[in-house]
Formats: sequence, structure tokens, C-alpha cells
Amino acid sequence: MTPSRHTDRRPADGSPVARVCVDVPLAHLDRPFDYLVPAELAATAVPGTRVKVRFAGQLVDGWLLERTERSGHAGRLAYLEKLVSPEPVLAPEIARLARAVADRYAGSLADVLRLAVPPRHARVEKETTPEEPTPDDVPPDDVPGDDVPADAPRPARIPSPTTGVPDPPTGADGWGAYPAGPGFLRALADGRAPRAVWSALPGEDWPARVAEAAVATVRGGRGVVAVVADARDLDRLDAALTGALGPDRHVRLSAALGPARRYRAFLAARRGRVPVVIGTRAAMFAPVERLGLVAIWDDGDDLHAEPRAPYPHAREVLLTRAQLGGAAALVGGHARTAEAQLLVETGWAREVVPERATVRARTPAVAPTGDDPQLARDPGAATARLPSLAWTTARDALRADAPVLVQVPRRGYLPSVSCADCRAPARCPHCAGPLALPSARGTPVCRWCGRVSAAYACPECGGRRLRAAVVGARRTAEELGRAFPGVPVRTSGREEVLTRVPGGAGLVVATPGAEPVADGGFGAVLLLDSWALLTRADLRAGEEALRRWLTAAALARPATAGGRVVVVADGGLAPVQALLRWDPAWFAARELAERRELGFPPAVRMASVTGTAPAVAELLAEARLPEQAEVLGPVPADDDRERMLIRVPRSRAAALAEALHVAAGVRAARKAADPVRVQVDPLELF
DNA sequence: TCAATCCGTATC
DNA sequence: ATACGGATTGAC
Repeated sequence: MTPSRHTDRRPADGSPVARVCVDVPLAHLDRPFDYLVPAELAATAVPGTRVKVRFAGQLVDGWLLERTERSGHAGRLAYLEKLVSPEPVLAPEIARLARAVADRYAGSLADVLRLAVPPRHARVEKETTPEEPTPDDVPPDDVPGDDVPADAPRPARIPSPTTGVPDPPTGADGWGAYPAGPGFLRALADGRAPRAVWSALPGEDWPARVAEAAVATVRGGRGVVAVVADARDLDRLDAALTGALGPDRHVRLSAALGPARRYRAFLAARRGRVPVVIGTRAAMFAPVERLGLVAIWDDGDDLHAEPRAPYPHAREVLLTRAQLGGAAALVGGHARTAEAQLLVETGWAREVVPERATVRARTPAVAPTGDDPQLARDPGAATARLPSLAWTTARDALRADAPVLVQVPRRGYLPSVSCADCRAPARCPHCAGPLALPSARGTPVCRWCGRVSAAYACPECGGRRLRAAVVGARRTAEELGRAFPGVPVRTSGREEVLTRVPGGAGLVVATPGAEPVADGGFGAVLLLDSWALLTRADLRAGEEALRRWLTAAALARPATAGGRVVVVADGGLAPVQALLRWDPAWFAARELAERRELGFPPAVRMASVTGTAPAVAELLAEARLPEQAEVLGPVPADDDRERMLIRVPRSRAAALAEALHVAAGVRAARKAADPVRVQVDPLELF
């Protein structure tokens, strides 16, 4: 680049101005900047391309958002320095979506674009051109191998001659088991935009159902984005889609693919070569032509929350896409989140649920049992410290040559404080935050507002004594093998996740989210140590416990085929009740009502501001918060930082996000030191 | 009186 | 971030 070349440059004849989003992380620079398009880039510097521009003296990356005739900028415009690639990787609708997501989460467009478009891989980009597809676009190692469950792919159907896309199934199975299901599929095929909150039946082959919804949408000439929580779910969905749609009508997109394969899959979608993109949350921004359906499975799984700024949640991103693009939406799971319930109650989405008779026919028999581990009469139970009902249930299943699933929680859940008498979580009388005991014999202190509750009395039972929950009962799992000598014990957890186990007698000990599918279903499912799940210091503890139980219990055979579930928990607790009755909608409605009462999300919009105490104070002093905003805290966060919570009515959500974004910008412009993290809808509230 | 430096502000 | 401008300070 010689200096003389600069003097040669002249602006392009048509639309000489490029509006560019510069890739800098500073909040106050979150707006487009205008540059001149040099004549030689007139045809190639199109909207959606990556460019390099000189910005404040340095060369930075940017996104060309649009080309215009004139600029509103009073000063002199600089030229685009370079076109990184002529590939318009940023589709216009994704640019719009990214802006909406940035606004919702008090973040910058550049931050969201970094999440939305994978890093360029030049070699991959050159492999193919939009005109000549190659068969190598989905490489062999993108396709799941032999370890993928055999049940997941549907048998290939004869493609209909006109479209090449098979007909959806009919009858009382599949979507036919849900009264609103067939109508939902019809609407997808007809090009309409139905929105569904789907409560999947136990034993449901959910990957097949999602694949059928995708097929219906593709039949209607539209595209699909479907997001699942982890690699194992993705393998299952991939296999189902391969069966339903063939091997080359979809791509999988996840960060785990690595840069080259990820960019290859991304390009295939962007170039309109495949109508369906499936993936983990990395796929939530995937460009798809004529988007007709967004789907998310198990939206309560916290893996759906993006850990990088501005921390968007896959469900919210997908619903925003559906809203902006007039696409259908499918929010499915065995459980139902309070957020999904809100969609139903506001009328934004409709329920797709089975009738009670169908539920009864498909559910295993669920029974609660106390968590007293003394059971001397059964020596095996005593060894494993199992309640006797759990032990006898497992024993019976094993005798019937059926596999048994034992769910144990992961370690690391923070105990909170509960009433020693009735075990109701202890909440701050002032702000309803969680109480904690700073020392064993101290007075409880609110973790949100810091107020001391010296005279705490349980609102449920009037009890005045408090107890801290005890964590860690993994030993129970290790001792199980000894309780059932001669029975093979396999574990599935963080280190090694089993996808599938054979149908004979055997024990599988799994942590939540790592439960394998069993051939023919599990004869028994034991849900142990639920006390640790239910007493987590988390707003979503009950919802999360039920989600994990339903997900595990859904792997059991129906009661009619001998399937039994034992949950070691007090049968009077609401999540346990919901499990016994297999009624996730009832629990979600109850949960949402409670959150309305307490002023918690999603009934209200919350944001958190985390940083050093002076930095947090400065940001909040700067922020012009909406009038109804309530500021809670400070609560201590990691390494001498602190956290403030701001809550507003949902109608003020946009104003809150904007106020925080502007305040962060003012701070960044002034000093740039002492970072503050702003999070809208933080997953963890305390 | 001029230049070196500091601080604040814009970055096209 | 960096780079520029206006104000400020200090030495001639």
C-alpha cells in the first residue's frame, strides 16, 4: 500500500457511501459510520461484506451495512481501506435481527455480529462458488457416525415426485398425539406462521417430531433454524433429519465443529444451498433463506444462554427472529419454562399439548419417597443409602431384565437457607431475595439487599429455625454397584456422556443432562438427592428440578409396560406434584404466577450491573433509568466486585436496556477503565 | 511569546 | 484504543 495510491482513489459512481459498523467494543461507538466506496470496489463492496476501514487512526474490521447516495456526516469521509472478501456473509435480515438483539440486551451491534457470523476461513470460502455446489459441502465427519442412536433416524420415505420432500405422517402417533399438532404442521406447510409451546409426551421421539415440523416447513418452500442444547441432542436431531429429509438438505452448525467446518456449514446456509440449519446456540443466528420456522428444544437448559456479551438467550433470539421475519415458532420440551408459559398466557403462542388420557397412557408410574436413608431391613438399600422404595423399584426392574437409570445431581450447587421445619426457602421479607447464613450461628442476611433478618419467621409455617442444605451425595452413586452385585454399572456424566444403552438389566448412573436413551426405555428411573436440586440458591430451582426430573423420567417405559419412577422428595412440594401428575403446564402457570407476585422475571424485566463498587455506582448514577425502576442490592459478587439488580415492568424493558447501554457508553467514552458488566435477563439472579 | 504537555472529546 | 484540539503551564 503506497501513499500515492490514495491520491488515485475516486468514489464509486452509484451509491458511493457505505454505512459501516466498526468492530470496536466501545458502547458509545455503537452506530454506523460513513465511508466512501472507491470506484474499483463499486460492484463488490455490497451490503453484508466484511471491510477494513481506518477508524481513529487505526485499521479496524467492519461490516458494510448498506450503500447510500449521500451521507449525513458533515465532515470529510474516509475511503474504505479494503474489502476483506466479496462474500456478503451478513444477510440483511440477520443485520436487523442483530440490532434488535443488541437493543434488547443493552449491548452493541458489533458484539452481536461477532456471535452471529463465524470467523472467516479463506480456504473454505474458495472451495466453492455460489454457482457450483460441490458434494463435499457436508464433509463425512460432519455426519454422525455409528454411535448415533438407531431409533432416531426415521425410515426413509418415498419422496413425493413434485417436491422431493416426503409427506408428514398422519394418525394418532407422532404429532397426531397432540390435538393441535396436525394443524400446526399443516400451517407450516401452508406457509403460515403458527407459534407453539409444545409439551412433549414421555417417551416422545422428539427429534423425529422436530424433523417432521422441519419437513412440513420445507414442503411449503421455506427454511428452518432449529436449536438444541448440547452435542448429544444435536446428534439425535441430525440423525432424524437425515432420515426425514435426506443427507444434504440440512447442515449442522455448532462451535464444536472447529473454524473450517463451521464456516463451511455457515456458507452453505448463507448461499441458500440448504433450507435447514440445526445446531447448538451457535446456530441461533444462522442465515436461512425465506425463514419459515424457528425451533428450540428444551429451552430451560441453561446451555441456551450465551456466555459472551451481550449474553443473549437462544430462545429470545429465535422468538425475535420469528417476530421480525413472520416465521413460525416451536418451543418444545418435556418441561415448560415460565418464559414459555408467558408466551401462552399473553397469547403470543398456542399450546400444543397431549390430552390427559394420552398422558396417562404414556407416563410411567411415578412415586415419591422420603429421603431417610436408614433402611436396615434391606441390606442392599442400606449399603447404597437408598430409600427402600427406590431400592425395591430398581431391584424389580433389574429382575425383569430392564435397565435402570439413576439420576444424581452434579456437585457444586450452592446451598441456600430454608425453614428447618417445613423446608420452604427462606426469603427476605423486604425484597424477597434469598437469605443466607454468613456464619453457622449468625443471623440471616439477604443476598440481594443486604438487610439482616434477625427475627425471621417462615411465612409458610411460622417456624423460626433455619437450616442450610447439604450438598454432595455422589457417593450414593458409587455405592449403588455394591447394592446390586453382578449388575453392570455404567456412568454418564461430564467426562463421558453415553448416548444410548442396551435394553437388558443394567444400572446407569447419570448426572442431569447426560442421561442416555435405553433400547425399549428404562424399566425404572430413580431421581436421587433431589433435596440438593430443590434447595439451590436460585430463582429457578423448582423449575430446574422439575425439568431435570421430567427429562429423565421421559426415558422410562409407560406404566402399562412396567415403567416406574421414584423421586426422593416430599410429595407435597409443587415440582414433585407436577412430576407425579405429569403436568408441566400446571407447574409453569403456578411458577409464573408466583414470579408475578414476587416481582421476578419473566413477569418483570431484570438487569444486573457487576463491577467494582465505585464503577457500578458511577454507571447507575449516569443511567437515566425509567421511572418505575427499582434498584436492588448491592450483593457481593466474585473477587471484591459487587452486583446491583435493576427491575422494571416489562413495558419499560426497552427503556431500561437503552438507559444502561447509554450509561455504559458515557462511561466508556470518559475513562474506559474499570469495566462494568451489564446483563439483561441474567440467568443467575443471586 | 512560543512550545511542550495535559485533558477532554470524537472517532466517518 | 488513538489522535486531535484547545487550554494550560513553563521557560525564554
